[in-house]
Amino acid sequence: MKKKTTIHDISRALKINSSTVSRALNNSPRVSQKTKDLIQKKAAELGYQKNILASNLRTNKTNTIGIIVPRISRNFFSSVISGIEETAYKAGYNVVIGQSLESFEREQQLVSTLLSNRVDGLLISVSMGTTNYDHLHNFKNNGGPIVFFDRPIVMGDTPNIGIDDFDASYKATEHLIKNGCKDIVHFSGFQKIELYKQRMQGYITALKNHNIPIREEYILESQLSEADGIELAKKVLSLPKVDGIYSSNDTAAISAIQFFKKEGLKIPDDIAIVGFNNDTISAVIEPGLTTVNQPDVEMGIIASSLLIELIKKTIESPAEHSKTLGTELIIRQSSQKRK
Amino acid sequence: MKKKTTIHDISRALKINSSTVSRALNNSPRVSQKTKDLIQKKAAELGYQKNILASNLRTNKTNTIGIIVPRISRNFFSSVISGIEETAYKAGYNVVIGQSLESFEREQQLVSTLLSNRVDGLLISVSMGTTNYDHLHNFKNNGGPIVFFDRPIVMGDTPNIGIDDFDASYKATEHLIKNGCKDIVHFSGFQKIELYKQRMQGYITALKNHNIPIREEYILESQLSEADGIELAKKVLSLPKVDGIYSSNDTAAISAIQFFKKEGLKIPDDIAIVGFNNDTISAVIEPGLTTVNQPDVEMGIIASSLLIELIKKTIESPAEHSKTLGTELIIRQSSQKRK
DNA sequence: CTGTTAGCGCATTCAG
DNA sequence: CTGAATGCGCTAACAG
Repeated sequence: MKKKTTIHDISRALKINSSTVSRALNNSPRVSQKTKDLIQKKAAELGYQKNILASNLRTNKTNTIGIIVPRISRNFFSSVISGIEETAYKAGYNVVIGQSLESFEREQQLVSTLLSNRVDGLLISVSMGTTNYDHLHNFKNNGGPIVFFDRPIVMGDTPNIGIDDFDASYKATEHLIKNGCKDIVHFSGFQKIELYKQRMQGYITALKNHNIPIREEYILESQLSEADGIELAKKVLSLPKVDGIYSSNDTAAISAIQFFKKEGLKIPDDIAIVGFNNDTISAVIEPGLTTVNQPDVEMGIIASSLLIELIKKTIESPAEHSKTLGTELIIRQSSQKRK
Repeated sequence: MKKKTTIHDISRALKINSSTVSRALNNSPRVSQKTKDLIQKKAAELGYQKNILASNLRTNKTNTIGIIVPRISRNFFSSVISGIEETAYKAGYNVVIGQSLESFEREQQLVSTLLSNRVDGLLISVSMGTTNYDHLHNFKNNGGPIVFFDRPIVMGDTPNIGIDDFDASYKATEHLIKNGCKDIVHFSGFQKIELYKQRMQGYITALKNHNIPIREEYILESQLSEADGIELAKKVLSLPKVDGIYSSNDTAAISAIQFFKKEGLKIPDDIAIVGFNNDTISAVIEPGLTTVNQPDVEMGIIASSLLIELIKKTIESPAEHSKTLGTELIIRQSSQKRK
């Protein structure tokens, strides 16, 4: 590992002061083109590479934005990340990714190290285990701006980028009803999470508006684990009659469907699932399944653009910049009316 | 964003020299416990947080290791990453992840920014598009140690952590033969990649050893894309007789299976697939499928431990530390003999 | 065991 | 437009 060339090496070789060299290499307008050319040529010749560590220390910025997601292997999140990366790279930012694995401790840990590493801003979809937001307040106070995505959080004027879960859920449930379903199970998630509350409400409201009674046994709450999915599947089988499932809980739903298959059981003819607008779903599901398509890459792009604007302070009131993205129902194959 | 407290603030408050403060906070053995306690108490009181940027500049280390994978959404890689993260965190290292998306340019870019950001070492599974290793040589010369994983590369004494692809492939093919298959298709990958060459050889050798003729039409090479998988599926259907498929190309295989299903076609009764020891496979595959289980999390742990040892220079000859991990066939459900 | 001194490499004052 | 001087916050020599 040979010694790196610094601006002083260039400075010495050219007998130009190092500050001018620094300015030239940062393309400052206050250096003549002539000397700029000279310096850039010499820099290339000596194989100069800026020491970002020093630069960061000096400016107290890192040109890096932090991303925290529950789990990168979830297709939705890796798509969002792609969107974020594209936008960030174009704007000259690097990106560092952390996964909370739905653990609060781990999320706190991650936020703390991102803070220590002076990322300029944070994009986060909070973990299910998160019970308070002290770590995020701390980041905002000592670090930089935050933008929430996918899982909306109310925290002062911090912006949220997400979908209208109530609306998507309502549409999904209504789709089943319009196809003749009456006994519709809802796979739900942890009710402390706003997103699942909203989805639940969408389901309930759709039933109400169509004069279908709401039955508690048909609302199955579970965590995002595979084991949970199997439990759900068993519960479904124990119910008197089920002609549709509306799931707002991807992981559990996949697992449940697998269980149905493995047992050689017939899966209800029409299922709507929120969130599977990706490869995984088409692998898992039967033809005839309907899904709610939520914009993933787009969500990343929007969240990331917004964060960068906030970092650069080119916008004023962040709260106004929360955004709700549209969703649409995707019918994988023509689903015929029942009954 | 209020001003951060530095070691000098503590120094002043306690009338202890700042270098002693620094030592105390780094838990140096050369400071008495008494003053350590004093300093730590004060630090907590003032809400001190070390400025890692400054520390990094001074030590010219970042306690961070870089990971480059083709794509984080591929289940195999996200599992490897989990393994890496666990090990790294335990050893006090942070981790930054980049995805090359199988693009050479992008990989070069990533290596370059990781180098600029002075990561202490690099774990990489090279992209399929990678045509030379100049960027990696450069990293080794100016950055730090490298450990390859999953996709073996011959580059001086740089260690490789992977599986024995030939052996795994041989076992998989032989498994089909022993179950009565004679007309076995091989889904292969880009033959410039050592891994796919090895797997191809395993397939060929198994056939030879069992006196089954090798037919070129039964060897189907493709890239790792979904469209490719559909092509493969069509080719399979055009062959006179197929009673088994051995795939060493996950992505294409999933896609092909989906195509078979969608068309309502029967999937050959027994299929062996390399690499699907994860959630995805059980979602996609039919009961009766056999897979080669390759250790993913374990691979991450081993690669990461090795890299950290190399960074700390606690081992001498890296070349000797390449490692080949064992694989095993997993039969998802008892597959009955055919014919 | 603790203090003194001196930078790491860069970017930003302030002069001129 | 360019130069001189200063320090970001920390750690590593080298003393004592």
